[in-house]
Amino acid sequence: MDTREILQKHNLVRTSCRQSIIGAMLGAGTAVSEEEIKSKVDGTYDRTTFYRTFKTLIENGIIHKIVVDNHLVKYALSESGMHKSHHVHFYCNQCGMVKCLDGNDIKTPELPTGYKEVETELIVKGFCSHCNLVK
Amino acid sequence: MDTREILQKHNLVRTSCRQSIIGAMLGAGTAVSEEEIKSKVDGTYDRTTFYRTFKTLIENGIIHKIVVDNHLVKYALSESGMHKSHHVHFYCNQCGMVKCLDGNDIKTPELPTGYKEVETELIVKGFCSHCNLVK
DNA sequence: TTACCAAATGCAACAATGCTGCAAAGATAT
DNA sequence: ATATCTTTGCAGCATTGTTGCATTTGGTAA
Repeated sequence: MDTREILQKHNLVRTSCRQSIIGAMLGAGTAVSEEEIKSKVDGTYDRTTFYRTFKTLIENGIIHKIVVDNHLVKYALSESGMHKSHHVHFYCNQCGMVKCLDGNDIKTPELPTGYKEVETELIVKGFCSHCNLVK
Repeated sequence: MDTREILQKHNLVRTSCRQSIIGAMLGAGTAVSEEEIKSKVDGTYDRTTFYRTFKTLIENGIIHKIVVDNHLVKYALSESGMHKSHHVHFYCNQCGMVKCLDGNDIKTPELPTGYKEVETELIVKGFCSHCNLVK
């Protein structure tokens, strides 16, 4: 599935900014930061445009945002279609890499009486295979 | 355990700002935001002082910070002593309440080969008992 | 192809969270 | 009471994110 198809499927105007951003994320295997996307993109876009583009892509379920420790923000392509209720990510304490994990086999805690769970976000922090060796 | 004891135990200078903040948190049953603490505190303190005080209290394991959706920041008293590797919180989508939950019975996902887990943060979003009825 | 309209972009301004350096004020030990 | 070390307030700055408005661009209909 390429950039054009993705935008078409969601009835989004095929602008150069959107194409560049999705293109940059298709190439990356892990979640990427705004800076990393900027460096992968040819043209130069306004900061506002970036944020609005991210917002649009998130609202359409094309990408999702991952925030680690309140100030590290990364974006990753969402798996097509299905709405997931468990969002699971790994963060490497050493190199800062963020990776989406499968959330099917996690178990969430008992909630107090009357509480209702809608969705969950789990961040596992630790060391990735590379940093685990180098450490 | 009162404010004075808590600060003494950690060899922290007993300043009015620290006492006020801890006092405000001892009173609250849930996690509180900077604004909520400000409104509970008599004196008026500089924003920087607040942040530095939070930082000090966090470093000493007295409180911890919870961030929901990148921009809602709340603080809660930590249970005394023990270092926990699973941090679990509940966030109410309707009233914004944040509550610490017990993380003993959660299960974290399988990690890719070579990865090592150090700690995890889980946020369960949904509706608290009150909002679940009103909804 | 051209003209048009809705959508997207760039710019300026602003808000919230957070940090740092430095001088003034406060706490603690003697 | 004084000396010393810590904390506080202030000013300034950085990052992430938002909004309003004028301009440009993309898609479409003539």
